[in-house]
Order: sequence, then C-alpha cells, then structure tokens
Amino acid sequence: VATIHDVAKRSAVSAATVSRFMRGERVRREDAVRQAIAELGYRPAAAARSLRSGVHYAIAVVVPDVTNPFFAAVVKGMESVLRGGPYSLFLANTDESSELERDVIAHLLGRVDGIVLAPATEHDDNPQRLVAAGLPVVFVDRDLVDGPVDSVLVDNIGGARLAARHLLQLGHRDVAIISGPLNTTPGRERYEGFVNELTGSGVDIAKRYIEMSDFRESGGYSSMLRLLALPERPSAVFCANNLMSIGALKALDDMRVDVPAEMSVIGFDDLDLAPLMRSPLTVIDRPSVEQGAIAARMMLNLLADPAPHRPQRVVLPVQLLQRASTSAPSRKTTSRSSHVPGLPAGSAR
Amino acid sequence: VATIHDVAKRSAVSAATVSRFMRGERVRREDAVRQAIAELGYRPAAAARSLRSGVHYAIAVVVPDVTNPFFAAVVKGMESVLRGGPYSLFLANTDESSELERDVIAHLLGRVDGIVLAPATEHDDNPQRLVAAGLPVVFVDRDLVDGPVDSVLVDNIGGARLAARHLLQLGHRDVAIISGPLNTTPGRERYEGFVNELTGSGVDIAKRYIEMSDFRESGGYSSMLRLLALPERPSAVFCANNLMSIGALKALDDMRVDVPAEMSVIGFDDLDLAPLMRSPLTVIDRPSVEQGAIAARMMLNLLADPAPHRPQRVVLPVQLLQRASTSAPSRKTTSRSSHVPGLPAGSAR
DNA sequence: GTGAAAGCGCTAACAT
DNA sequence: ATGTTAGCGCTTTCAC
Repeated sequence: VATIHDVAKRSAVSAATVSRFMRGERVRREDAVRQAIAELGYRPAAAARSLRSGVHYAIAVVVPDVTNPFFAAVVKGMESVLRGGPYSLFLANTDESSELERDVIAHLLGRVDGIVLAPATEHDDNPQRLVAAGLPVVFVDRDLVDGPVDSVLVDNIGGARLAARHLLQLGHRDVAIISGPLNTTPGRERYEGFVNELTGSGVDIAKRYIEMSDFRESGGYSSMLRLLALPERPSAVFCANNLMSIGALKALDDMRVDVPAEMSVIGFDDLDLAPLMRSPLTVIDRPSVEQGAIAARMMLNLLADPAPHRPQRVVLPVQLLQRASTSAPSRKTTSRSSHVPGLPAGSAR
Repeated sequence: VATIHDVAKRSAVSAATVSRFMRGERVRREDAVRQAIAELGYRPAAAARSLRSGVHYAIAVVVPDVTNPFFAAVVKGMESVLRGGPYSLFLANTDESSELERDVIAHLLGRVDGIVLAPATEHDDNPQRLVAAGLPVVFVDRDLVDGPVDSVLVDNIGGARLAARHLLQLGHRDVAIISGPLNTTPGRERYEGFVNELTGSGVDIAKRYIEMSDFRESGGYSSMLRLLALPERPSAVFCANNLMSIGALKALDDMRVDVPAEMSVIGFDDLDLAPLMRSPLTVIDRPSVEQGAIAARMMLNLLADPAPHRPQRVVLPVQLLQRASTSAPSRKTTSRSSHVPGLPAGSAR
C-alpha cells in the first residue's frame, strides 16, 4: 500500500509534485513519476483525497426498486453516460419507503458529489434537505410538489390520457384503474390524467372501479382480484405501472378470465416479454434508458458548474403501443354514460 | 456542517468523548452530548473516519448486468440481510466485461470494506488481486478456476443434467444448446453438465447444434436464428440463462415456429412472466434472493472475523419447473442414436 | 515549475 | 471515564 510520499521519494520530487502530476498538470520529471507510480502500484487513497478536497468522484442513484426493469434501465442509461468519466456510480435502493430513503441518504452524505433520486413520495423532506444542504440533486421519474427542482420526467398525464382515450375509442364505458400511490409523481399524474380524460369525455368512473395500490406486483394482483369480485365487473382496466400490470395479469390468469374478451388491459411501461405473452399487453411506452442518460448529463452539468441556476425540468414524450390485450367490450355493458363526443361508441381500432 | 469539535465544545467535553459516544460507549455527559449532536445536526464525516480508522462501513456488490432479473434478485437478498446493520450496500455493473470490471474495482478500492463479486470471467486476475490485497471477497453465482475462494453458487451441473434428462425423457434426440461463455462458471458448468448427460445417455450432440453465445438477449436471438436456418433443425433447445431464453423465444416467435410443437425450449432461470406466456417456459429454477442473502451473511462473517480461514463454498440446489414449452417431438426426427438406456424413447412426462 | 508546511475531521494511544 | 496528543494521506496555499 504505497502512499504519495513513497512515490515522491522514489522519483526524487516532492509529494506536491506527484499530486500535481496526478491531477494532470505538466511536471518536469514526468517520466520518473509515472514510472514510480507504476512500480509501486500507487493508488491515491480516496478517503484522504475526499477529506482534503471535499470531492469524491462519485455519484449515487437512489431508486425505489432495483428489481423494477424500468429503474434498471434508468441505471443503464446513467452508466452509459458516466462510463469513461471520472465519476463512479453507486446504486442504492429504498423499497418505496421514506424511512429507508432517509437512512440511505444519510449513508450517502459525505460520500458522493451528487444524487440522482427517484423519491419515495412527493412530500418527502429528505430531498429538500439535500438541496438545502447544497448537494446537487437531480430528480428522475419522480419529483416534489414543492419544486422547482432539476428533474427529468415523462409525460405521465398525456400517457394516461392516451390510455383512457384508447379504451374509450374501443367502446369501453365501465373502466377501472389500478393506481399507484397518489403521493408519488407518476402515481398522482397517471391517476389524474386517466380520470380527467374519462370525465372530460362524459364517462364517469365508479368509485369501486378505482383501486389504490402500491406499484408492486403483489398490489396489482390483489387489486385485480378485488375488481373481479365485484358484482358488476369493469370491461377494461388501466394499470399504472409495469409491476402492477404483471400482478393484474396473473390474477386474471389465475381466475381464468380471458384477456381481452372478458377484460381489456392496458399498462403503463412496456414489458420486455410483452410480444411473447398469450395476450400481448397494450402499453403506454416511454424512453427509460434515455431518461437515465439525460439525468446523468444534467448531474454532470451541475457538478461542472455548481452556480445557482434556474431549475431545469425535462419532460419526455410517451407513446401508445397497441397489442392484443385491448379490444372492444364483448358482452353488453351497463353503460352509465351513453354518448362520448366525437367517438362512435363501440368503434374498434 | 458541524464537526466533532463543535459538538465537543457545545457539550463541554473533549472530541474524544464525543467519538466514544458515537461508537456506543457509555459516557458521563451522555445527554448533553446527544443534545448537542441533535441541535447541531452533526454527522460524522465519512472520509475522515475512513482515513483514520480504515473502515468504511460499506460493502459493494459487483455484477455483470443489473438489468438481469437474476442479479437484481441477488441484490435484493443482500439488502434484506444488510438492512438495519451498519453497512451500506453499493451496487456496480461490469457489463460482462473484464476491462470494465477492472475499472470498477479500482474505483471501489479504498471505499468499501468488502466486495461481493460475480466476476466477468473465471480466469480474471482482478479478483485474485483483491483477495491477495487482503480485501474480503465473496463470489456469487460465479467463481474462479484458480480457487479456492469463498463463494455461493448453485448446482449448475446438476441443473443442466436435469434439463438434458428432461428432453431425453420426452424423446428428443436432436438437441441443441445455446450456451453462455465457457470462461464463466455457469457458462462452463451448464455446458458440460448438459453435454455430458447427453453423451452419457448415448446421445451425441451435433457440433452445429452447439451455439456459443453471451448470456445476452440479443445473443440468444441470433443463436436461435442460426439454429433455425440449419437444413435439419433440432427438435429441442436448452438456453443457458434467462436472457438468452427470452431472445431465443423472440426469434422463434418472429420466425413463426411453434413452441413446443416444432421446437421444445427449456431455460435456466425462471422468468417472472413465464406463467403468462403463450407457451409457458419450462425452466431449471434456483433460489436467487437466497443466494444474495447467503453471500451477504458470508461477507458479514468475514468482516467480523478477518482471520484466515478455510474458504467456504456453498452450493444451492436447483429444480425443474415443467411448463408447456417442452413436449415430445412431433415430427419424425433423424435419430442418430436409437437407444437411451432405461428410457423408453418417446415417453412423455 | 516546485517544495515546505499546514490542515481537512476523525480516532487510537497514552496518560490521568 | 476522560482529555491530550499525534497523525491517517492527501491537496493546497504560499513562497521561491
């Protein structure tokens, strides 16, 4: 374990010169220093460097669930940008819990130069304290009601409206939603977008068709079970994220409910395996890898120029990927609203 | 940004006393210290602590691909064990590349107290240097040919044999494999197990039915395309991991090849969506979350007692999950080996 | 361009 | 049980 002084001695310069060489400055005895470093296998002690200079050459990305392919993709995008640069990427997980998030962030403080964060809730004060403490923070996928903050998001409202409109066009009137937590950005926005598009088209959504869930597969599963237990089932359902879509589809499968004949399903977030499913899932798709890449670039900018600035908010577009899990309702539905303006009821595709 | 001296002054003790309080020792002016810490919002500077004491209270897990659900599950398992304890978990990605692995490890050195590693290759010298440098290392899913090292693995050979036997029992004789890289533990072991079980049963596997791939979805896809382009297609294929199974199935789907009627497929590693697939995938399943949990516990033990010890090697069992993607070959196959000892040819299930 | 010296915030030895 | 002292390895003035 060689120190900078060992290198200095061996190459007959001072420690300061070695330090300058390390940071890329031109040095007279450059070759000698380089050789000494190689021979001794010298690696600067990160802790000493951090302590003295205050920089860590590390960025953290904190997400609610590494198991969620969407967040895995975001991480991939960040890595592709950070690769080759001086910053390492650390990944931490909060399991959708504000308390865990607090602990995780506490462990991160003083170890990283910036945090890319998908906060557990919009009302979290953990992130605010970070921003207040002057640590660069970029929000990804989710941000705070209190904003404004630097963030890269997607058009959740537009996507949810797209989903609603798609179901309406197919002729559905008894429509359900399995929603994420309303205290998260995507949970709230997708809920509001979906419901507003429905009511704006003169189609009310029954309270019993609104399932508040948790963005987890298990949550989607039990929510769908509840919907299926209703005396009058809905003819279509919108699942507000990928994991809940999977859970809902499993419940449908277990209960032998045919998709889309008996129940149309549309999800938010694409599934890698969607094309191979018995009933390939129709989804609202969004650029996930790119979301991570943009977040990483924003962080790099923040790090390069820490001066106060007008917070930047990037919103990426979404698109409808129509597959086979949605179709016109087959059986007669008890339409509580007879007319959708501009949409001939029952028109498919 | 309060230091330990600020706390010391405010609570009228020395810095050393505050330090002792922080590490849990009993202190006379305990309440005063606690209060000062709260009022000042004191957080020990991790860098200073690390520099002085040499401990970081951090563990890294380094995997080839965070996007792979298997590794995501391993990480989950580690987190569940580490949660609540003093150690943070950092996750890093190597993209199946030894060079990237070297860089990643270099960045980790001097920042973490131990590394849980799934090395890119078995012949890697990166890990060996870590072990030699005295940094606690636990190998997960993959280890080194040079061993012995602490590791938690699964019974790859047994699993691959199980897969082969399953196909043989169904009556397949023209059997293909889409293998992972032979310079990785699971790549090599699954290949050897599969081929040995076949040849041991008197069934040779044709060279053209052996596809060497890369554990990636794209690799599985193009390998399957090549198998399908053969003048005499195999009637069954074993995919050595989850991602390649997905790729292979997508190729089959794109080429309109019916599974299992025209091609039986068995994979290694379960897929979350398997039950919802048009042809639910038969797989060799293994405990993935538990693998991570065990690795974390081994690391904790290493950290608690760094004394030299006999390397421990845990091997977890696997099981066959039979679904619908495997069946007896339908069309007459050009059997190059007529008799399998003990197995009535063509007997299914 | 280079070296000497100081010190980042903490903990470990030693003394009390 | 507590304070004093020293120093972990590095970067950064400040002189030259």
